[in-house]
Amino acid sequence: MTSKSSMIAEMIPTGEATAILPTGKTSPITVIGTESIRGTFDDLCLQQALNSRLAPGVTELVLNPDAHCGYGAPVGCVMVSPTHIYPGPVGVDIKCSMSLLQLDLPSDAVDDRRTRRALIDAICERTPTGAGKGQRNVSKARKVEVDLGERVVTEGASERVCQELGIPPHWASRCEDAFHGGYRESSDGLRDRLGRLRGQRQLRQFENKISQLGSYGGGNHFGECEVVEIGDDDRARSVAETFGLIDGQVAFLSHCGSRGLGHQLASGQFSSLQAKFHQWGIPLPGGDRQLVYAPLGSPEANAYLDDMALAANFATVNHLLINALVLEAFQEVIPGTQGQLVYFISHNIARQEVVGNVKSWVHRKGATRAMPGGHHALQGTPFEQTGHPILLPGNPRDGSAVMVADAGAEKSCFSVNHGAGRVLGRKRAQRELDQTAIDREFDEHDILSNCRRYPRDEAPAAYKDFDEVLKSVKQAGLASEVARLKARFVIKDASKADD
DNA sequence: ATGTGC
Repeated sequence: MTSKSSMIAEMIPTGEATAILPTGKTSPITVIGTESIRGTFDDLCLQQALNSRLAPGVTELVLNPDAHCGYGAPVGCVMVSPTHIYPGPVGVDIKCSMSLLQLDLPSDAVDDRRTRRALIDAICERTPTGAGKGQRNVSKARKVEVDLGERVVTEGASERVCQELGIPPHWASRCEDAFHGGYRESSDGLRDRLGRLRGQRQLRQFENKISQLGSYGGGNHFGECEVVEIGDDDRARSVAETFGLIDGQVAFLSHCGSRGLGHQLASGQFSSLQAKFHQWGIPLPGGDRQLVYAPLGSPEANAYLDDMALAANFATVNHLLINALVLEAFQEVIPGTQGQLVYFISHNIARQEVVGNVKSWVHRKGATRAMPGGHHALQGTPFEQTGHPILLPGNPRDGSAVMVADAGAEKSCFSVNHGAGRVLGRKRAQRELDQTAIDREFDEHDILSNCRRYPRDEAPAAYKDFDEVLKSVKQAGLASEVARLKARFVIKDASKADD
């Protein structure tokens, strides 16, 4: 163990800093952050970074500028292992992701507040918010029965699944991974796993979980209507064209994950692995039971990867269905509206990638994949020349960002942050932030919301300075900004705010 | 994050 101050002292001010661990010079942590951002990492967050770096089989650890305390590993880190899989550094919301839908509407189409109110109502009718909330008012064609639900979680965004749910099948080509997190060719193994889970009653109320397809959930999940502002340089304009972004037009940004299903599968994996560690008497990394792991090739690792894939498939189809429903809502309010998916990309997933020359599992926990043009893994995708879109939520007041990776991203294992990152804990934000000031700020920026009062623990002031976070990424040479997204209205779970 | 928590 080392103190926060000695660890910080080793960091290089430009961002690509290295912290030396007590084990010696061979175990660096890569820290991305300007000086002021590095001041936002508290002791527990740094301790979690140390524990994760020192855990068995871990070869790389990157701490991102949006990092804060997480489950075993910090939210906002990348952890690499060629030999072990770690459920904690994937997180409890498996394949929590961002998606962006570009609409063919000029920004003035959403200037009128009544139009925006109508859009909020039409979207909320189709995509409920809140824990436990599932679909409502769904047309019979979109009602997801159990047999279709089984195909959703075992096939992901297959052509057949997309067709049956009214999702344009070509949107699958705009997904970081359209199925399984890309780790298993066939769905048969997943069908076996699903059957076993349900047979052993380890996956309860599957019908209920499946009914949550097309819903946002709560917490920091949201849907947000945006106006696209493409950066004022040639590269931004050219990359934006490949991404399908249109300057001055309306877009819709969504943040959600695998809902109750992912939560249930992740929790089940934590408890079964913790029981095995206890039974076998294996030491926990850093003494933290949230850092349980399984060696690759073991039955435990395979079971985890199967469950991760089931949840990942749910999250993928959930996002695509939400985007289809949002487009339908726009078409109801503004007939003739067309929309194209820009991209769907996760920030809570483990993927198999080559790091250095070693095939490894890259755990991104609150971190976004960032592969630049020319990266071998992008061959055959629409983004092999430019690099893929990176979707980063900021906050409604300051906007969100679309970025593209640069060559420097290799030093962060081809990853960037996943947003602004919390600076105030939820309870502290609830206690300290002023509701009237928050609501006034939204009024001043003419941002509408479905919430009568915006949740205080989700207010912009509860998060780090987004510009400083982006500056950290740019200064370290990881990625460049392509566009800013400026909020016009926000859809969030209001149940905790209406007190 | 969550069939929501001090």
